[in-house]
Amino acid sequence: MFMAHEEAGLALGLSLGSGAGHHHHLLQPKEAAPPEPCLSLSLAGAGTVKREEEERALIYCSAASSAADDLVEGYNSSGGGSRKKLRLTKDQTALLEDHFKEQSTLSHKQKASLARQLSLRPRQVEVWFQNRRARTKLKQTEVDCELLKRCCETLTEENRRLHRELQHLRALHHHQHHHPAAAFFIPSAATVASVCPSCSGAPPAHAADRPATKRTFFATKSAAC
DNA sequence: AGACAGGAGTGCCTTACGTCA
DNA sequence: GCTGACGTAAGGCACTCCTGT
Repeated sequence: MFMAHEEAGLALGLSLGSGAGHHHHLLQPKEAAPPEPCLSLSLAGAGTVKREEEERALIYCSAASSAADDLVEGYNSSGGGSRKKLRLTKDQTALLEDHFKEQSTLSHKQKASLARQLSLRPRQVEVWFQNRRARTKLKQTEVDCELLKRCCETLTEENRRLHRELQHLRALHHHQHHHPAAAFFIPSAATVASVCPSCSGAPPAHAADRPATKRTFFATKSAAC
């Protein structure tokens, strides 16, 4: 990769802007992180659209981040050790929510644009979306859990009922064995269609696509009753 | 003081892409 | 030219910390 860039005579650009960069801020120790000087080493011309967007985002960050930081007052850059927690305004949150409703992930372009509108750093928009996705998923998991619990209760009750019915049938069979003239037992509608429709089918196809990792386990599990 | 909400940091995984043998 | 192994970058997610309410 590096060699390709060198061969093509591409410039090694030092751009300011962690906002659009990855979140591995190895150059920023925890204590020093707050001001986010947007320092990232960027290889210009990686040759993809995404890269171009990244570049634009970096350019935006380099040009406006300091002003944005001032506006946002997210952190005290004086290096006092303790960082100030950013509180998004209602308007900022509303706009973010609006975008999240439409799309839970952002392209670089969208991220940069949204950051500009909100006077935030792209990184902050990115983090907000990450947290939003995580917390939405958590809520959904709780809902699914509740659903599964109820499904389990229903099935347990159904199981009990079927056991009773089985006992009844056995008794009847025993009775018929000794009294052949007895009428045939006609199963009730409930007996015929007593299987939970969600449980009767095969597991979802995607479940077998790959081994259930820690991450996919819950998603796979909650997909079916 | 403790619970909670939510912004942010970090490590790992996956994917895409380029290079090389 | 094709292919598989390998390296790197980037994005997402899970987990966690920490601060303000």
